[in-house]
Amino acid sequence: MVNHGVFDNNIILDLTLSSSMLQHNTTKKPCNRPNFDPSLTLALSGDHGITKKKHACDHGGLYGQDSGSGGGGGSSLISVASVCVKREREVKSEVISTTSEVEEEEDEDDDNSVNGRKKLRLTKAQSALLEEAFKHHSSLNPKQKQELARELKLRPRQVEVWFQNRRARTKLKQTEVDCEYLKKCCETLKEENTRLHKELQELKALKQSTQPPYMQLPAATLTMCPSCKRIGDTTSSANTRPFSITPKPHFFNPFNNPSAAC
DNA sequence: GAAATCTTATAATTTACTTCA
DNA sequence: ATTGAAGTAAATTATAAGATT
Repeated sequence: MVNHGVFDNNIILDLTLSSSMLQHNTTKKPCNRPNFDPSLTLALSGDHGITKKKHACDHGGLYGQDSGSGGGGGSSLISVASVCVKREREVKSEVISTTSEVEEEEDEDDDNSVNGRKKLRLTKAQSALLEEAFKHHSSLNPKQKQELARELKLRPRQVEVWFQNRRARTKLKQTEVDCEYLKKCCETLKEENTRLHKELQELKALKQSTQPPYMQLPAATLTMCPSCKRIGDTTSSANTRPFSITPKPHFFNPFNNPSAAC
């Protein structure tokens, strides 16, 4: 969603994982804990209010040819030779090549449609290298992509997809962390609320028991100045009132109050 | 221990969107 | 202002592999 300026040909990306994560979330919600504002939505879904249309492929589907064009022009790049994957799977289920075979035979960037949707598993070494690269750059510019693909003996598209998925996983993980954090905050608030209710009840009871009977009027109608001890009632003018017990609206905010915040 | 089934992780695809030339 | 290419995020699908029965 956010163009990081990463793919400007003249700019070499050098973002750390954390900073890039923060950056790609800036338009949605902050991830850094100190500025975390729980009043913001978690945006678990529907950030764009997208109602997805799933009619492009009802049974296996039409797969866009891997042209390295990204998703944008998908419909125009649909391969004529595309086939339904499930059927394809049945037909060629016996032709299962190993990862290394796949690596070797898939040097080009295209012609994936003939293979259907075969899923390769990356080797540990490949995954490790990709993870290492991701630590340095959560997005790649075309040059980096090519370089990495060459190094891993993968197609650039595969490297690109890996990074897309990796970013998605990172974000999901962060969302889970945030969710847990909010749950804890909610629990803390509940406890605090219960405690305050209890305290209020006790204070009310104490007040009732310590006041002489003639003073035992509804609390909301009484005002008392703590210094002169004069009692008035709320029906009198506010200006002449020495003191009012009407509480100021105060909302406990655990995110500003470290003692109760989680 | 082998087969069937379930679950999980993740590669790959699709769609909708933004940015920029 | 419009258009198309290129890029991304999000949602989803499909599959490999491990866990369980």
